[in-house]
Amino acid sequence: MKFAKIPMATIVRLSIYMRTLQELLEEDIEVISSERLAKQCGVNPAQIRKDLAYFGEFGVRGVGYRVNDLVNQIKDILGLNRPWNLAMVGLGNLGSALIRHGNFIKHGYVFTAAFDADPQKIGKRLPNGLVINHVSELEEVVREREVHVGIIATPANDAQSVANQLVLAGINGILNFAPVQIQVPDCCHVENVDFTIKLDSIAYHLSFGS
Amino acid sequence: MKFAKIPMATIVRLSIYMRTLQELLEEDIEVISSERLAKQCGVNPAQIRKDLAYFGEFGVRGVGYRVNDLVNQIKDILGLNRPWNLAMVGLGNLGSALIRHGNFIKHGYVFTAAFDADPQKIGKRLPNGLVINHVSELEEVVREREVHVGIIATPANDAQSVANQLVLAGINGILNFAPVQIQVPDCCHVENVDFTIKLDSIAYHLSFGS
DNA sequence: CTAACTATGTGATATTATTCACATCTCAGC
DNA sequence: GCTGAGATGTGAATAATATCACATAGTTAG
Repeated sequence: MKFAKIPMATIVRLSIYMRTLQELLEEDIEVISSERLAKQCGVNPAQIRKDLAYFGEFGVRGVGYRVNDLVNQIKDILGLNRPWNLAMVGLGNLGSALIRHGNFIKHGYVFTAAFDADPQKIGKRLPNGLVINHVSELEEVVREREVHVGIIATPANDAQSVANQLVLAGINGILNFAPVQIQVPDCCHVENVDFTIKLDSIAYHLSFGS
Repeated sequence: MKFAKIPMATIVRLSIYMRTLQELLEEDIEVISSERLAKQCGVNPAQIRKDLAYFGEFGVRGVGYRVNDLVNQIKDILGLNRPWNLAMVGLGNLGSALIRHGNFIKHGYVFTAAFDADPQKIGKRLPNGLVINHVSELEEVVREREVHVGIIATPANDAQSVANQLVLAGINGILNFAPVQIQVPDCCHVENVDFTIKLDSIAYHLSFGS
């Protein structure tokens, strides 16, 4: 499936295209041109064609792209035509909200484990039926339930230690909500979600035009 | 403060440098070289120096950067040496968790308004003392309380309509947590936080190495 | 005061990413 | 079946970004 060295930015855009295409599908739009799709995604039409060209030819010249087909093809490209199991670590405000949040399920991600360090929370049942485990059981439970991706929603101070444990448990993908740069071996891929950094960008733009 | 055309990526990195520097400060480290800082932030040392060079000379040759000074200088660069008022729109799981989340306050952001469409929630008082207003009052309240940045944490379907109202109320910065591409006039700067897109990237990496 | 050392700031270079522009292919209508 | 309109796929051109490499300047020790 993967031929050359693919820009990371391309992968991110493919996700965005997919989201937009899924919306179009709900509006019963069957075919779309790169031009119209580009407009909706806020990118250049050639960009879309280039991004897709890394992986093959998915369009029909003179016509455009069949929305339904393209969604499935992007899913293949990204490896989304299979289930991915998630573990949430840290069930404070943010972790609890995320685990309740419908978007993960909507896109085929399933929580199969949840951890916290607070003894008060251990054994409690979450709305989705999951029981909270103590973080000391992380390695065992992660292996047992075949978790693929760990989500860190702990305070900043605990993030690195949790990351270490996840790596030890054989996890190769981490989504990190803690506002620190965590260090992991090369085999593990980390994506950071830090909304205060995004706010800083906004502050900069508001302060100095753009 | 701003001289040439600054890459967006530079602005994002400046935020990251600042976060790391603030940690160093708590460890009583007073001076740091671009090399050591780069390692902690996971970037190239020359990158740091170039990023800073856009805005002036902040280091001491042969020595490095004074951590405390650099934090303040980056704050100046980003426009963070002043308060920024936020409005949360949408107080479901995510919105409620975010408004409780300590990181905004820690970095000088203050919620001065909160909105929801659910009549049941109107008038309720949040832990930080804010009373929830109905979204129909958005324009009025936003102007009254001098909100600078709107945060959208509504379902995807409502996001565009909320964005329109925020723009109408004179807002120029939006942090969008809804998983849709919202369309706004050029005067308004939007940053998106979509964690399922990040998960997609992780899925891709896990599927096809990298 | 001088010399050795160290880390910045920056021009030159290399790399990567985006956009353009057009040849190529498909479909619809006659 | 042929023709014209329309949209893809892609090599070439451009733009943006990151890295290298070194001259420069500050610091410290003798």
